Formats: sequence, C-alpha cells, structure tokens
Amino acid sequence: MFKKVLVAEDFDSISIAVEKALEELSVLEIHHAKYCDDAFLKIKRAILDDAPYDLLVCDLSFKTDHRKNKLNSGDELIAAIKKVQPDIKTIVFSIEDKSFRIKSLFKDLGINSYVAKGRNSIPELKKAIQRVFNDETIVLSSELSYALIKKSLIDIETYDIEILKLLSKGYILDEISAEFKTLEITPNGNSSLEKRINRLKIYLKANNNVHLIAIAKDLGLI
Amino acid sequence: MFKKVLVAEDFDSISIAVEKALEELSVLEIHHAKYCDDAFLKIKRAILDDAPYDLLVCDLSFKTDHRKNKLNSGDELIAAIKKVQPDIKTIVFSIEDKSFRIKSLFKDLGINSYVAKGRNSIPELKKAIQRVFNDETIVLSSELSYALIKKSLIDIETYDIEILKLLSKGYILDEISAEFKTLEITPNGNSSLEKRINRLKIYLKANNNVHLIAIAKDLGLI
DNA sequence: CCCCTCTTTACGGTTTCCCGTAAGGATGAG
DNA sequence: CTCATCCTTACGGGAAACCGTAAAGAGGGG
Repeated sequence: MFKKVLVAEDFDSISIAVEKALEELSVLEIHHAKYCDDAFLKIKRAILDDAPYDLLVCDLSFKTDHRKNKLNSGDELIAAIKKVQPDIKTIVFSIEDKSFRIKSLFKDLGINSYVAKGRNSIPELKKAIQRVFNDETIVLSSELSYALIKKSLIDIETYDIEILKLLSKGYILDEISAEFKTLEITPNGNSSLEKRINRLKIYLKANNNVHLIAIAKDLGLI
Repeated sequence: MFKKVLVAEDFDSISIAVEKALEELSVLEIHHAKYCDDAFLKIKRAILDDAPYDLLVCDLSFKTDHRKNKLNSGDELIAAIKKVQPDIKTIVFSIEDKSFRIKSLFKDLGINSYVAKGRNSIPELKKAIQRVFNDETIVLSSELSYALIKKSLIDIETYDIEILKLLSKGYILDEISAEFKTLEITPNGNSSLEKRINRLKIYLKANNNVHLIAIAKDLGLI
C-alpha cells in the first residue's frame, strides 16, 4: 500500500473521515493540508527531504477566507504539483459532478482517479485508492460512468467561457467586443460574438441570454 | 448532555466526523439518515415509541439521485419535523453562508444554532451542541457574526424569488405576466413586474437581467 | 364624502437583443 | 490563378428589455 499520503481538503469534517479511511488501509504516514499553498509547500519539502509523497488525495474547491493564497483551487494545486513531481499519483475527491469538469481533470491534469463525494463515497474512495495503487489508470467512482465523460460537452472552449463570464457580469455585446479587442482575443466583432452565443444557446437549449447564463451557472461553466 | 440525537446528512464523509464528535460529547444514542424522508420517518417513529429525539443535526442541501423523495432539502425537513415535534432542538450544519438564507432559518424555522462547514467546523459544532444544550437560543459558528445576519438583505420575498426563477428559465416579461395570472399571483402587469425587477437590479447592483440572474445564482437566491 | 397617498398598470421612446442575409477575407485544392 | 469553402464581420428589421412619465385603482384619514 501507499506509504506516504497527503490529503488536501479544507473541511475538517471531511478530512477526518478521509484520514480514518487511509488508516484503515494501513497507510503509515498521513499528512493533511487545509490550504492549497500549504499542500504545495509540503510536497516540495518532502522532495527536498528525499521522502516524496506517493499519493495526493485532493479536493477541488477551497473556501476563501482572510488568508491570501497563491493557489486557490484543486486544479491549480495539481497543476503546480505535477510540475515538481510529475509521477505522483493523484485522486480527486470532490463534490463536483459536471462531466465537463471531470473530463478535463483526466485530460489536462492527468489525474489517476475521481471519486465524487456522496452518500457512499468513503468506501468508494478506499476502492479507488486500492486500484490506483495497483496501477489502474482511470478510475471513477461507481456513481459516474466513463461513458458520461466521453460524451461530455461538444466543444465549449475557453473562448466561450470568456464570453459567458462577461455576459454574467452584465456586459452588453458592444462592451464584450471592446474588451476582446483590448485583450486581443479574436474573433471580436459583434456578429461573431452573436453567432457564438447563438451556438451556445442552441447547444444548451436556452431561449435567451438570461436563460443561457442561468444554465451555464448550473453546469458550473462559470 | 443530549441523550438521543439524529444526524441528517447525505455525505458519509461528513456524517462520520459528526458522529465521532457526538460520541466524544458522550451522546448515547446517535442515529443517522442519508435522506430527508428517512430522517422524518425516524423522528415520527421515535415519537410513536415514546422515545423522541432531543436534538437534530441537519444539513441543508441533499444530493438528488435515483430515489424519489417527498422532502428534498433541510429546510423542508425541519419544517415538517417542527409540525410533529415543535420542541426539538435543531442545529443546522451546512456549507451555506448566505446571510439571507441563514436569517430565514432562525426566523421562519426557529432553529437553535447554525454552524458553517469549514476548516475548523467540528470543534465549532461541538461548542454549538454544548451551548444549545444549555438553552442558549441563537448560536452561530464563530465565522459568522450576528451583525451580518441582522443587516441581511432588505426585503426579497417569495414574490421576487418567483420572478427570478422564471427569468432564469428563459421567460420573457409577457410570459411571466401570463404565468402569474394563471397562478393568481398579483401584481402581474408587465409594468409592475418591470418595476419589481428594477428594484432588484438596483438593490443587487445589476446592470441588466443577465447580470441580475448571475448574481441571484451566486447568492443562492435561486 | 373628498382628498391624499401608495400601488398597480399603461404607454412611448430608446437601447439592446435576436436572427436572417450577405459581403469581405483567408485558406487550400486543383 | 481560380474556384470553393469556411470564418469573420456588417447590416437591417423585428422583438424584448430598459426607463421615464403618467393615468387608473385601492385604501385610509379626516
């Protein structure tokens, strides 16, 4: 079994249960970080001490509070860690259940497993840890099917997200166009923006912009 | 200390930690429900058996899954329970941190304490349980201040929420007006609706309807 | 009863969205 | 080079939102 594991999770209520699970799997060294920055420091420290972590169990969203942090989400944390220790095994344990998000975790960040927090997630987490230890590449909690992930959303890219974000901030088309021009994002003509928004509306089955933003919020796109 | 406590919480990862905390407070009987409906049944059963619960520790949001439930949120659960056992002590343990929501829990549902899930929430929960046992009326986790609650949102009522919901579903003014007429909700003239939406836009500092819905979503109003 | 006030509704002008059509520009194949 | 195609942008007309003004209706006090 894994020897040295780091748990990055802000809620104490959850990390208590995760650590209990790890103990039951006979993990010897279990460390815990409540902030992404702390987690990253521990990873780097461990490398310097020549005793790197075998496994990272990581949440995605971290509550913001008074503390100022460089890394503010599990995504950023994993990306940073992969740069200093590319071979570390990673399991994401999160409430997020949007296929769009999960897919990108496997594709862009190369995580090994994803377990959704839920009614029976601790047993699932244990199974996932076991299977990652056995070098299975992609492991999903049973509540999620890989089929779901594959279908995913057609092609909503950063460009679309950017438009949606500006719309949600109350920008009108002219303003988005202007903003894109200063940021040198193309296309930035009103018509192109309209066309792109229209594509999104068709794809997400929205009647109008208001509806579109409501759906995008629900999907966690913005 | 309380003798018989019910924990209504869908995530196993969290309920494990809550139950551990209750054990440490020497609570003898700890029961647990993953669905609101189950929790309600247990409460009713306990009354029939002449051994009612002393305390309810309750989450607010419950993940929906395959199961069909009558009660789908902590709010509904508490409201239902208060009808059959008005004197039960209630502590809400939730991730929700919108003053608007929390205020209505105290005002409309008469809960005794609110603890926000966070980085140090289990010790806070323990303290809250202790203080509720000592009959203190309103107890908040230290991360929240009562001042915050008092100021709260001016007067956003069900009527406003209804409008916001319909807007977020892509309805246009005419459609909202028609809907309100069939539901016999007044006022329902286009102008009145406009005026009300405008009030919301001013209050929530929104530039237009799209912006307004984005903000309402962020605040958890819809 | 009338007057005052507040709420609800109606109306009109401007802005923005919405949607179809089409012109201009880039790219690649033949 | 020419043609076909795709992408970007422009334009225009109708629908909806936006915003100010004002009329109609409801309720309360004197």
